[in-house]
Amino acid sequence: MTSVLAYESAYKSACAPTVSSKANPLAYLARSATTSPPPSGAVAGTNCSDCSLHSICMPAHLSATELARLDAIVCSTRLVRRGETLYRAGDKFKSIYAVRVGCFKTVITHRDGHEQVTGFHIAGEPLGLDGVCSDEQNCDAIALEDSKVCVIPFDLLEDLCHDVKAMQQHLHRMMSGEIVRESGLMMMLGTMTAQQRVAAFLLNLSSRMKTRGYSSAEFNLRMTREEIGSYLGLKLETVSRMFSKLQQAGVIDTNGKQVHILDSEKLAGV
Amino acid sequence: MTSVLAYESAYKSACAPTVSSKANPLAYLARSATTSPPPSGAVAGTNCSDCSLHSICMPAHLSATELARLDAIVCSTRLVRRGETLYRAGDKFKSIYAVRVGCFKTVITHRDGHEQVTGFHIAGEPLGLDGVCSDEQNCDAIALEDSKVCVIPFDLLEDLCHDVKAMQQHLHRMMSGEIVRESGLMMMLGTMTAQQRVAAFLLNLSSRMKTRGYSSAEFNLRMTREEIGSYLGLKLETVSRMFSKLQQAGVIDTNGKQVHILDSEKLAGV
DNA sequence: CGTACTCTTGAGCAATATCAAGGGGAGTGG
DNA sequence: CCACTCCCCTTGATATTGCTCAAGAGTACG
Repeated sequence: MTSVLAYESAYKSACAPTVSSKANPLAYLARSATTSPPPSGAVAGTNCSDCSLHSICMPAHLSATELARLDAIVCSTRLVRRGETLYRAGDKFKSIYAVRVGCFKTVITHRDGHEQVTGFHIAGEPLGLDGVCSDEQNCDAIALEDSKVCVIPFDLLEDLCHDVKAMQQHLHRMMSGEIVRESGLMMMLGTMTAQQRVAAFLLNLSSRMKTRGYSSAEFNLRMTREEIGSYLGLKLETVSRMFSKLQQAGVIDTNGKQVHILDSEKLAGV
Repeated sequence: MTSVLAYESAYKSACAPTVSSKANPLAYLARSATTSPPPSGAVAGTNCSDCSLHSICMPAHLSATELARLDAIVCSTRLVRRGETLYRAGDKFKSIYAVRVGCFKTVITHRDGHEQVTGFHIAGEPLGLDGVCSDEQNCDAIALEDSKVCVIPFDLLEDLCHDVKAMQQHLHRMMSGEIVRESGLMMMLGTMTAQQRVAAFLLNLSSRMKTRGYSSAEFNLRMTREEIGSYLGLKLETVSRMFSKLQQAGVIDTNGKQVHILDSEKLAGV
């Protein structure tokens, strides 16, 4: 049996250990994005320097000056309510995003109306990198719960990358990481059984939750069985059956969207 | 039925219209790569400025000075014989590559020895972009026929990107394009039937051949049925059956590795 | 000219999709 | 606060697709 850990290890996203709950809720009021450098001195709660999720937006060690420049670029945040879209396929590509609070799915819609989920993005993860190549977004990004993102105008980011080599390398790593993540998923879709896919999905989510400082054993799914199925190349009934099967085997404990991983070793060995 | 054209259109790789056959075969003798800028005045046949495949390595309009700098970076080519590896998973990541002549497959090998083909790369296409994120290669790149690649040291490329904005944007587009290409493949693996996958594979290859100036209707496959199957998430017998089925339907005409697309409309509508 | 690889085709089987029915929970309006 | 409705989830029965096992023919290369 193919170990699902191969897929697991393919996702090397850097995330912050904890999510700050002290962020000012009024900070939701997005400041308008501008293509000219905004005034420095960002509003408390929306700047990068004290953001708990900074490790996704910036390389490890930046000088105070460089940090201030990043703050100046990431000048707005945006609130997206559950079910609303952050962007749609075909939208002009201007910015990439970092999920600050909440959870998104990205969906490709075919001409025949058929939809496929291409990814789930939780707090601390990048969004929109696929738009760079064609000047327009390739998929819809839809919030699975009330969420907040940082808006990073891509042209300004490229300018910053020009001046700060560490930033340039970080961006390249983020993009390359996205390529590796997807090739891991391809492997999964190409070679794994339904049970292995569901197991790999849960383990992947588990490790991402852990990186954020949450329990890796117990969490709530924000997506439906249908969305999971679309992502994994399975029908919703099959996903449901696999959940039941893993539960009967004593590997996990599920109750609707609540998931408790009882034996991650066994889950990885499915 | 899902149209395979969605996958087709997802691949937006920029390729050159023709392949120069007048390149000096002796140019295969690779000059050693160096991390310090080599002397300018590159050997005829190995520099970028007169390479027919330049559109993959460089943005549309570069000044003579900028072109010279690119020539200076892409200082070596490498010959890889059929069956040999260009790089292996785990190798230290130093360079990206551009296929100049020939054809490669990229393969991920699992710990259990199971292999999966993650992509085929023909002349004019980039190779190795997935290594950026982790400082080491994530897959093996194996030549399917005697091939030649340009070696592009990534640190030098990043330096050039620093100075030439158009180059930076081009690199970002290449990487993002790789992300989009893979999400198209994911869609294929997740939603298409065996017949649709094979049809999409042929159409994709056809369009890439056309972009290179070859016939889009008739070409030789460099890969085996097993490699195609691995790439498409199918068994080799299934691939073979689908070829036969498409032939019976009068959509294609195959004889082993030789393929003739008789009705691309119908192929896309499968 | 032989050997090893590759491709084709058939028969039976296992995994997953499809069709169908019913239960449970969250949000909404009375 | 309760009842209603809509979604979402679960489970069963059946259909279909693609896989496995097997045999034999074609093809490339030393």
